[in-house]
Amino acid sequence: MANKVRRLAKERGYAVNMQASALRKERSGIIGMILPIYDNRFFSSITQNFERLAREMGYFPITTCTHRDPALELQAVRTMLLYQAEYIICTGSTDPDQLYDLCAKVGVPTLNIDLPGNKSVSVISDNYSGALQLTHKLIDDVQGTCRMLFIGGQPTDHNTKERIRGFRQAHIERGLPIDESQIIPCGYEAPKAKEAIKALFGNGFESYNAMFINSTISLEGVTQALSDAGNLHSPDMAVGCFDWDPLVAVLKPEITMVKQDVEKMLSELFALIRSGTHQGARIIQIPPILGH
Amino acid sequence: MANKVRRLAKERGYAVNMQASALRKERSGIIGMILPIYDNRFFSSITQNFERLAREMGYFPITTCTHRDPALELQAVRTMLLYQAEYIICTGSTDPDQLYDLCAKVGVPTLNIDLPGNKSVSVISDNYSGALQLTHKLIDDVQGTCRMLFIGGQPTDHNTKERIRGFRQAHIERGLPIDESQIIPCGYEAPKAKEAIKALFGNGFESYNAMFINSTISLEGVTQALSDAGNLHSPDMAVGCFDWDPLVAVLKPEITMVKQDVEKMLSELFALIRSGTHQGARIIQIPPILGH
DNA sequence: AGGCTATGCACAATCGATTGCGCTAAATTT
DNA sequence: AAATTTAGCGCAATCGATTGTGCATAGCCT
Repeated sequence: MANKVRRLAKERGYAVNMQASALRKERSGIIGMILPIYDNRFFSSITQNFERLAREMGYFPITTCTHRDPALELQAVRTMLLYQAEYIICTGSTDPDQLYDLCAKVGVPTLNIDLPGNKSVSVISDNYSGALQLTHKLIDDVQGTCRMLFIGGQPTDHNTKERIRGFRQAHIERGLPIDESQIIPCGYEAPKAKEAIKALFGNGFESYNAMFINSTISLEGVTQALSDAGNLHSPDMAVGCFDWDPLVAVLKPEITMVKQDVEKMLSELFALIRSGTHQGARIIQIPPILGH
Repeated sequence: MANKVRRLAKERGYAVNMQASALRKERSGIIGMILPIYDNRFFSSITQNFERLAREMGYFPITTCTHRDPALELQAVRTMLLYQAEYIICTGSTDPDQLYDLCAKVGVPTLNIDLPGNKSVSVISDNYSGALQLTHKLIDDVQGTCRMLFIGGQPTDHNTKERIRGFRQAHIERGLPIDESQIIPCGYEAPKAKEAIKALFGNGFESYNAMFINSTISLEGVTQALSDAGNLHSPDMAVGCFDWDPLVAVLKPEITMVKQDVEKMLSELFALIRSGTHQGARIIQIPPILGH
């Protein structure tokens, strides 16, 4: 009888009103994610995988970009909670612990991805090992003694700190000296990287023969600076980027890229949700892939 | 008194339950958008602008990617309707009219962007003029007589047809002959463009000195094919791309790109919503920008 | 002061789906 | 055949916010 009604309803195009259903069941079926921006291959790939996996679990995925702005992040999460989101995923968040507090108050679990927090589980890349490998690769690529610049990234964020640690460690392992002026975590945005490089022209830039660029966004700025200066091609410069973009990979194969394993990061995240083992702060590291 | 209660509620962290509010008000505040993929600068930029403008209007934006699959598009729109979305924006949809029908049944307006439909208002690029300009530019760039390949895109979709029309018209205006083998709308995906180019090797490819590539996704495939063949650099080949990517712009400035004016497209779309003049099928064309 | 309007506010009804109670009829047991 | 269990199903209550009705009090006018 119930099935008969269901069948007829379907035939005649009736469907449940999810607002009413959610209200009564106290389950919205919504899973929310915030992320810094969409307009970047790493984050857009995260979004795409998030949607796919959420839908496979029967959830309704909702994403919002918050431009690395702590106030916007809070605002966005608050709005998702108004819609009774059942989980909140914080991607590359500037302050995951604050978001945890907000959600914990109403009993909604948070999970971090890309940048870790101290209060809930975090799935991130193994930035240290990735940076260690990339730095070794660049040292190998250079003729003679390597002098490498590290550019881009937020000096306060965990990922950048870990990558700098890997960068340093590779230098130590190869017996290369390092001085502080080599490391310029000027922020992620392209204009900042551009300015930082321009400031080095005639001021030490010429002494470098390798660059460790902390993201494709920063790569954009660096390339603009070089292009403006006219010396777009310095074929003797070994260039590496801790990030991946398929167009860069095919157009500039000489740039070594580190591809974060987005698929594995997200399947790990959803495994935690599925198994209900997302409680308790800890960090799960996924090795990135040193690309061609 | 009412304000006193509101203030106290805010202070003590109470907030409305949007499910209940939506149920009673019969207004969810949700505006939904579907799009083919996130993982592309054009679409991710659309998403980002959509979110910004929706939020400015006080709506809660929801986006979902549907991989150019008509069944998935229907499914996604149906789900958004369950959540009582008030508007549905169809981006680059394979069958916008079918989606219109679905939404019209429950009184929800649809608006198209990127690819037009016949049943509701569509905001798209002026593909014909853009292609005309790009083709002229490439003919100018070539030494001697131009023989140009058109590659990528869906032969059935409006944008590709219009771009081919512009491509043809430019040839006519310059007195250049054209034959059908020059035009290969093999689909958007990179592997398809790659295969199409590979099939031309030793089979006519060598006679071309210009390429009109229909998207950055196809550009990826074309570049892979050239790279696999070892002749990555043919500096005498004039290359244009009807699409824009900032990394390509800085890394390969010799590639002429057409940047669709995403900001204007979306502000136009939201102007239609705001003014309530979104009824009635018509096409609004926004000129793209011929970049460096 | 009596009659009038204006204001404030409590209360019940409503949105649509879901839940569980309780009644009736059917099925099973002794 | 009577007693008991089981199944089927109608019905009222509920989720939380919002709406409009209606009553009571305050303020105003002659």
